[in-house]
Amino acid sequence: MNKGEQTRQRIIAEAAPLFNQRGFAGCSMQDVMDATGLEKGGLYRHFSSKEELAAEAFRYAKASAIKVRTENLEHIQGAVKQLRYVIQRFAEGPSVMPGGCPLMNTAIDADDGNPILRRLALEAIQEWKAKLHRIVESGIKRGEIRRQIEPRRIANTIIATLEGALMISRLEGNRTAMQDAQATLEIVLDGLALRETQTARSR
Amino acid sequence: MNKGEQTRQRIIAEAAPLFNQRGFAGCSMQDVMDATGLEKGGLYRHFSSKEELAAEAFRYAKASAIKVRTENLEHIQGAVKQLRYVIQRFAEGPSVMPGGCPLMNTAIDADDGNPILRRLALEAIQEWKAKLHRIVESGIKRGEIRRQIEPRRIANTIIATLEGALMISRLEGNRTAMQDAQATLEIVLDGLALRETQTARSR
DNA sequence: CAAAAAAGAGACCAAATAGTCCCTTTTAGC
DNA sequence: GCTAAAAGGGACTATTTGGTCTCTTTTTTG
Repeated sequence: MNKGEQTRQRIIAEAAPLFNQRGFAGCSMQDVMDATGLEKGGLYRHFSSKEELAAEAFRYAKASAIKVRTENLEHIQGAVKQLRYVIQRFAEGPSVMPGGCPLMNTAIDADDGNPILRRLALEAIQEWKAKLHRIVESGIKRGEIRRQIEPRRIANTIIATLEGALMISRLEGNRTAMQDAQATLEIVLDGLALRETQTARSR
Repeated sequence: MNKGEQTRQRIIAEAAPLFNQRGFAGCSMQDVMDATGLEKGGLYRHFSSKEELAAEAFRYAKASAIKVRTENLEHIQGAVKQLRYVIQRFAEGPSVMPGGCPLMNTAIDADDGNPILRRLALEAIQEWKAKLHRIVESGIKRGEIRRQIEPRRIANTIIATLEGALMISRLEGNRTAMQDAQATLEIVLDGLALRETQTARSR
């Protein structure tokens, strides 16, 4: 990797938390200059506009989020256990980067504004949803999860609850809301499996 | 109400959806001038700063949100039914104002920034939580809800899930996520009540 | 090591920003 | 209807904004 590409990557990595914390309108190129120690010319050599830099920063943040949240997921056996792991990871694991979840932040920041960022946020949420969807689906196929369960509903519920709880927790400055969300989601997951009691009853 | 106060209220009402859609940094005083048809002098006669206007706009938005979401709540009998009503109202009812939920928007917008708006968002969320908390508590007292249930957990779960689902729904441009969240919350509520089966079993 | 190419500094620009201030117009009280 | 007070218009300021361009410095390549 040559010097230019190195610098470009460094700018993205250093701009990402800024955009995540302050939003697109709330983060100026001057802020990025201060954070990177570069001058105007140094930045605009690598990005044609603030919008392009913000888009790259979001892609970087999204990759970080996915990595943090699905690390070691493949080593977990069983669909319900995988879902539990994802929830635990989100609730207890390290934060993706300063400023909270970039998916939610960008979704809220751009849902009425910048169409490029809006689209990126949408794609990211859908990717995240698809991943959970697949886990539930495979659980159904393997006979671990009841056939009546709708994977889409579970995926939407998990993401909504976790993201909403993160918002509350960050605002309140403690983990209570996050833990409460986790506890409820655990109970919801309990309802997915074919339980002995139910199986026994239906026999 | 004299002319000045009338104008002040009109400015607040017209600025609120702008701040809600664009965020504090993303909404300029020029935007407010355009929306209200007033000039600089007209605005700054009533508000000492953009921050003060934004704070008033948030208070207005919060009042709208509470009104829309708890209208007729007092006519509903039973704690669980009240919770169901709140959820249904949020999921199916009219939106508070353009731009989505002002509580969530401001929470995300200000959680790393403006401390005044941050505090207002925090207070609003806690007020909202307290209201749900009280409903659950009264349900427990009346013997309608199991004593083991933690009201705080239920309040956090409902708000987190609804707000998170709204974020997804707005991003996707349809109501699916909202409906899925509603469906799951209904099931969670089913688990609060003392059910005949359970009562029967424990006898 | 020399020449070409890439990277970066920083002056510069036009537009937009929040906010001030004075002067005119409108409202309200008598 | 007159007068004092309130409301609003809009020019003005200082600063910041995103973005351009040229010139120097550094890196790469033969």
